[in-house]
Amino acid sequence: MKAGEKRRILIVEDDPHIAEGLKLNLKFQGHEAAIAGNGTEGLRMWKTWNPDLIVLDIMLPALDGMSVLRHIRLHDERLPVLILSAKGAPDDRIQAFSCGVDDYLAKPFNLAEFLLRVERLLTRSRWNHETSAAGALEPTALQRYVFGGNTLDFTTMTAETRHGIIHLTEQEVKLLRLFIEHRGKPLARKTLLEVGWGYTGVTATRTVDIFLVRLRKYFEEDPQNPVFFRSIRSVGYLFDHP
Amino acid sequence: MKAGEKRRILIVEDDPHIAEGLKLNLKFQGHEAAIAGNGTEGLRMWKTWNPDLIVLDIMLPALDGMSVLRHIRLHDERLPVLILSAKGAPDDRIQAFSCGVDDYLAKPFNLAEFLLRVERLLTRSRWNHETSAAGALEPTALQRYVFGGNTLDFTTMTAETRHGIIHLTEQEVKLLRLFIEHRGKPLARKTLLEVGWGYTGVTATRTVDIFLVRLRKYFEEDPQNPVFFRSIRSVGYLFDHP
DNA sequence: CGTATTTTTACAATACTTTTACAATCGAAC
DNA sequence: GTTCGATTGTAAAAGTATTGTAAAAATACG
Repeated sequence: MKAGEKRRILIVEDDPHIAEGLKLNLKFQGHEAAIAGNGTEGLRMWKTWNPDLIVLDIMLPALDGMSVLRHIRLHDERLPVLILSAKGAPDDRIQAFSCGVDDYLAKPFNLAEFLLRVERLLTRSRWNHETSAAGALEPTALQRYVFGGNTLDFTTMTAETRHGIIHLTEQEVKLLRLFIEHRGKPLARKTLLEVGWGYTGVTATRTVDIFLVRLRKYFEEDPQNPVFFRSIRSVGYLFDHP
Repeated sequence: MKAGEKRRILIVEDDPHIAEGLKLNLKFQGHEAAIAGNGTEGLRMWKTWNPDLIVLDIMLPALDGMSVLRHIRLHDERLPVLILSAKGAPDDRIQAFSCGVDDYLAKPFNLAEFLLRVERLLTRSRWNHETSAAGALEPTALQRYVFGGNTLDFTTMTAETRHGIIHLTEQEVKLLRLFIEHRGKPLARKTLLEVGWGYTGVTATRTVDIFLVRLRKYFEEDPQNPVFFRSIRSVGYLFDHP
């Protein structure tokens, strides 16, 4: 799976053989992975390392997986947890699910299936964060933003670009905010006009385009071949950057 | 299960015995449940009834579960789907997960486990909605699609192919969606024109063919011997891949 | 007023689509 | 096999719609 930025996965598993195998494969998928050899160490690492997902063996020395899970759920209701278990007894599974487990795999399991289940859980949890993150940063909250070699300062309404420091106008700032908020998603001219200008209904104005020309002049290395402010014919404009 | 408002669950299952059993139990949990006896009916009810979760049998008359799933994922990437399957072959499971399934249960399954897994999926999806409630919440259509060595990104209208990253046009995207939706089934030129272009009546235009040439240039290893976009003489074109 | 900013205008440049024209291929009849 | 007709492949030209952009006009603001 691409597009998934690197996520942190904590493997709580006492069999070093299995643990290392999983770690290797998860790293191969582009994630960070760490191993805890028993329950208490698992809890310690959960607190300090702040993982995005936990792969948890049920049978563990020192502190069994179920206890670890219950402890974690006390503090974080949503952290994805995938259980590995040698015995696939229905009762164990049911107990696990009622403790808020996200997935349960009986050993021996198919590696490809394991990896796909992990990706699925990560994707779901990313959806969770992405939406709540958008709500968290109120339109006015953002103060600085950096992309390419450019730095925007919304408090002073200035920008540091390859051409030096420039002063941004009110409308330019509005547009930039809109683009930043929707980074990676194309915005239709109509949307831009409605949200950024308060226009309504049919509009046949080129205002948006003119502003795009300006933004490109400010921030693009080669305004003729824009990288950050791309136009998508018959759709609108798309702002994105690495 | 507490705190769960009533949710709608669509059961797509041809065995009336199993279907009724599940429906009864889900109702007992406080949910609404409806049954579709085959794939096409499942799709119809998905469109009209707007369920919160789908329980999908793989083996179905009329239209198999996998096709139903792929069709749904084209329009709604996030709707929770739980697969039921008689055969638990690893390959089936893996195929299902890469098609975006959320959970996979092999028959015969434990009823309590099934119910708990359902609740888990519903809870997770509720978390999703609760946060996104602030923003616009149309169902999120499929954003990426992978076949052969190619990755399509429908939001940014780009594709990663063996020739690098290319920008897709609106019409190309429309066509690709059509093909993906009907993967494995041949599409007549006429159909393509009507659905993709809105043409009507008799048409003697070669437009479709020209687009096919382009798609092949983009995505085929050897455009002269297409594997993904095959033409079927006197019928039309057929898109398929492993 | 004078200045800064936004919007309109008008035309050029470009991207995309469709047509045209011809070559290649396939399938069936002989 | 060979031949013939219909279908498909494809380059290149022609057509169309969208976008880029300079410069003028309008608007806001002190």
